[in-house]
Amino acid sequence: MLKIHNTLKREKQEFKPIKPGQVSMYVCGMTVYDYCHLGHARVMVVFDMVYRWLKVSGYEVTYVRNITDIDDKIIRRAGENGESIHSLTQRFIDAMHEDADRLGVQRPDHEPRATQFVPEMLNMIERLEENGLAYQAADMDVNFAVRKFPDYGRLSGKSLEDLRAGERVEVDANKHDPLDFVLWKHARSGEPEEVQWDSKWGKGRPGWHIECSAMSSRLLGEHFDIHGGGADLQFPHHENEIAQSEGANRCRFVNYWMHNGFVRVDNEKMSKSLGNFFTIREVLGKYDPEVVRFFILRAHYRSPLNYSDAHLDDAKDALSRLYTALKNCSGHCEVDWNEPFALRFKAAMDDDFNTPEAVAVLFELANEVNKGQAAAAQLKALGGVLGLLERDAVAFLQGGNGGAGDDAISARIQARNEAKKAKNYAEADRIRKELLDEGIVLEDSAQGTTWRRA
RNA sequence: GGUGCGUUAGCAAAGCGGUUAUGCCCCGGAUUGCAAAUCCGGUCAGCCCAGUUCGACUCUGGGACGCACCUCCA
Repeated sequence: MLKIHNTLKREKQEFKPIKPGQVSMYVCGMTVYDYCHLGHARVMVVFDMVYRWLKVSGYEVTYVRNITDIDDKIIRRAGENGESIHSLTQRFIDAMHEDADRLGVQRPDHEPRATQFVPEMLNMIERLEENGLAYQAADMDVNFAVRKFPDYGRLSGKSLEDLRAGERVEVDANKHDPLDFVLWKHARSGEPEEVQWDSKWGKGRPGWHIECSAMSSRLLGEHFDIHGGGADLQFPHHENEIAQSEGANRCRFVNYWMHNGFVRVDNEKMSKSLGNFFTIREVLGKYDPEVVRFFILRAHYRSPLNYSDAHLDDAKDALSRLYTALKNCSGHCEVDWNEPFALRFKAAMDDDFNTPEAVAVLFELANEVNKGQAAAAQLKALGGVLGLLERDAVAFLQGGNGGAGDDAISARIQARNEAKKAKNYAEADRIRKELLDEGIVLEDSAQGTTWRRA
């Protein structure tokens, strides 16, 4: 039985879906004004793993991951580029899909864009106003009145007093409370037509938080099972989502909140503002996408994950061990869930998606394979549950970063084999050394000589 | 200042009140023409201080250090 760590309670809880056999899941996705970095890769891979495991567990899952395609940074970037909002966001949505595909991330069932749900957002703001939770300020912005929502702070475990003590909240004379947040941003002079929508409060555009409330309730219902995202979204974004959704719909919003840990660089959070980020495509220029995926999944999703080339190298060597065990295994394989390793794998995954433990089972299985061979199909099948080990093993091992072409390698292997046959070991070793210097490792076996990239 | 999380062997990273985590690296052996891969074995842990317990890496309390959130951020 699946247990999920619920941020709301800060403990693992048995997962019980609202509708038996069905799971509704919403994950906060990207603001598309730039390429995705490794932090984004982690959210995508982690919740892809969750999505896959729920499906393997027999649930019918509806997975929604939104796209924020309207916000201050997008408007600014488009202005800098002299490009339309739509052209900018479309470019980076395409790039995001490219990155996600390479990482083996399955497409969510819905990827709603904020700009396509403005009427739903306006409707929700109107209901908040009716419920006394929203007000239009002197500057014409429509704000959420945090003081009117008694549960505010429940998710992040903060009280309004704690939050104010931080003194980091900007004082805005237009707001009833400094923590009130914008639902509808009144059009500023100089902003392009493209970012203005009509509303009963005047022309303007939605605040950041309202899109997730409006789109989730439209696509999944007012009350759904799982809501996920990066740990940095816990406050204020998810806190505000709860306030908006429960304030407008007058019912429980989400049962299970999941937050993944950060990717770090030199022990510091990787982020745009710190400028210490690596884009996914940058990293994929140096490492195989599956190595990156493996790197993410070998750590628990809630733990911090330090990025460095040394760690990626380590991940590559480890993944190679698994693929080496699968050299003679090809085709699609089905998991035998009655077998002991699979049961341990399942127990690990059911324990709050403990992928490090599940991966450890994979390695133990690889050891069995290397001793016998019978377990190969099971290893491949279980890897597949995590979106790993699905490629041809030899292709993976020979993948690498280019270098000598396959034909040239085969020719030299043949020359070496002839030298070996003639007992000219000096020549044979010379060829081996020559290939090794190019990053090609030769492996002799009873079945002949094979090669892989170091 | 407030709040939360973390500190495991050379590196990475899990579970668990008493029994080998796992991977990479390293050492020895087997295997090999030599290698590589693989197998077998080995070295190397639990920030500090108290407490609970027959027994704690695992529970409790205190301390130190690190990270994060309180502003946009996955």
